[in-house]
Amino acid sequence: MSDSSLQLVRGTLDLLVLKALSWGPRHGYAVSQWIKGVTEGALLVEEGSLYPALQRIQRKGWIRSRWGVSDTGRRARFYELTPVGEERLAREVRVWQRYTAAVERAVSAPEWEVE
Amino acid sequence: MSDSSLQLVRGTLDLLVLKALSWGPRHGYAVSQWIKGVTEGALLVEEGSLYPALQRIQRKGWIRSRWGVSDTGRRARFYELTPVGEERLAREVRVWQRYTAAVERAVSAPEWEVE
DNA sequence: TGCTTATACATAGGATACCTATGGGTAGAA
DNA sequence: TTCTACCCATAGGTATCCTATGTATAAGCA
Repeated sequence: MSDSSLQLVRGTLDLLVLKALSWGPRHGYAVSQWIKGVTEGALLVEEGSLYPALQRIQRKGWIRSRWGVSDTGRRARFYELTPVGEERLAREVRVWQRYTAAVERAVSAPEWEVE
Repeated sequence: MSDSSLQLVRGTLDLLVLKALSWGPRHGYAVSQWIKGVTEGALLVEEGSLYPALQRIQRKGWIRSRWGVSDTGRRARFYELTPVGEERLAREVRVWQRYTAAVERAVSAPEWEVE
C-alpha cells in the first residue's frame, strides 16, 4: 500500500508464482524479487502472503521443494514445478486471459445493452 | 462453476457494478443480467454476492438507492452512482488496467530476469 | 385452475486468500 | 559493530466471495 504499489487481486498470486518457477528451481525470496522486478514495482508480494502461498501450492501438488543454498551462500528452500504444475500454469494463464478479456469487454462497453 | 463460467476474481465486482450503473439507475437483477450479457456468460454474478455487494458499495457512499417499479411491474430497488461513485469508477478502471498490464508483463515474460 | 419459469430481493454461514505484524537468523559492507 | 540485504515462517485479522435457502409476484401454459 506504500507509495503506488497495488494490492494483489485474489487468485493471481498462484499464477505469478507458477510463472516465476517456469524456468527452473527458485527460492521464495527470488520469486518475490522477480515479481517486483517484472512488474516494475507495481505488484509487491508481501512475505506474509508469499510463504503461505508456496506451502499452499505445494500441498496442491503443483510444486515441490527442497532445502539448498542460495547464490549468496544462505540456506534457502528451492521450489520447482511438478508436471502437474506445468499443466496448471498453462491453464491458469488461459483462465486469466479469458477473465481479463471479459472484464475488458464490460469496462469498455459504450452503452447499456442487455440480451 | 457450472459449465464454463468463471469465479469472480476478488475486487472486480465493485468495478463491474459501478460500470453497470454508469448509464443511470438500474436495479440489482438488471445489473446481474448485464454482467452476464456483456461478458457473454463468462462471468456470472451470484445473487449471494451481488446483493451484499450493493449494500457494501452503498455504505461506502459510491451509490445510492430507492425503491421503484421495474419494467415488468415488480417492486425493485434502483441504484445509481453518486458523484463520488463516478470518480471511483474512473479510478477503479485505471487501477484495474494498471494491474492487468503488470500481470500481463509477468505472464508473457520470455525469460528469467531480476535486478 | 394450478404449475412452472423468470423476475426480484435478501440473509446466514462458511471458505479462503490476502494483509499486517512479528519473530528468528546469516552474510557482507560500512 | 552496526546496518542492510537476504531468507524463512507463523499468528491473527479481514474482506469478499460462495452455497444454500427463503420470500414473493407476474406471466405463460397446460
